[in-house]
Amino acid sequence: MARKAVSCCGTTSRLTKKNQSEIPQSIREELDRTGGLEALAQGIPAKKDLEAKSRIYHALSDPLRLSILHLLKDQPLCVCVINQFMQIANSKLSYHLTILKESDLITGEYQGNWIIYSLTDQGRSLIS
Amino acid sequence: MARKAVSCCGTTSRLTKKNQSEIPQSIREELDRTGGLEALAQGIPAKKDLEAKSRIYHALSDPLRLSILHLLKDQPLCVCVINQFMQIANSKLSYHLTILKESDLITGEYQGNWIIYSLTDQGRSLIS
DNA sequence: ACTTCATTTCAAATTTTATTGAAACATTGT
DNA sequence: ACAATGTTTCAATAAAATTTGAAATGAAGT
Repeated sequence: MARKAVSCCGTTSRLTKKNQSEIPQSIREELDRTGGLEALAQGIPAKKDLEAKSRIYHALSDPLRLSILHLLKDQPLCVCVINQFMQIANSKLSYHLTILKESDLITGEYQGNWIIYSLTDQGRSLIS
Repeated sequence: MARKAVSCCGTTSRLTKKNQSEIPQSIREELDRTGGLEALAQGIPAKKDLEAKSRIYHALSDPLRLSILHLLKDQPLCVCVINQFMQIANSKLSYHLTILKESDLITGEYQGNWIIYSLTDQGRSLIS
């Protein structure tokens, strides 16, 4: 059967390709009511903001890293103590600490021989 | 120079390996006050819970997926409309929709020829 | 300056996640 | 039953994140 209608008779031909809309009625009506596609687009944050947010979510998307955040909930800790819980290679722990640090969820500073990590305000606000 | 002290004289020899504690004083004191390592461990949620949470964060850890959630904020939408914003291959969009669906952030059901996606309660609660 | 200890950095190997295009599937109308 | 449209699934590839062990770094004491 013809996929492309023969252009022929009236402007309202029921055989024209776009006779069947690409958007379901219910959706289109709702969109018209709320301001159309343009209004919808307004609701999406800027790319930059989305990227920033997704970076933070990525930092939170690992059980190991979530554990670390929970450990730091009540007091700062040195890497050595954190590692007593994690039981993983130093370099591995360090890798995850770096990710949390770069996402500004924790901060660490030397205190004598040790580096003491603690939650940032942002980090604290994000562990429910 | 000798790394392992010759076991020799008094019990309080300042040369024994463990003379210098592995945990900094300040940390140890704080820990003692709050209940030690054991109490700390209590604060970490069960592995299962951490994994569940990290799965959700992973779903949120992508700008494309965050955009989709924002698009659905005000009304359900068919894939076709979502795609008008995303401008990506259908299969790519579908992949990300699947991830959001499996994380229970959105839900979709056929309505005529189209699949209409909408936010779940959880999905809604997570887009700030 | 040298040693020791705690921690990080690096490069390579491994694993996971994302992208792509083609083929398959679901729904509706003919 | 068949064709059309919207969407998903699949297998292959590409890209990104993670793990590993060795080597490097920083701080403090000798």
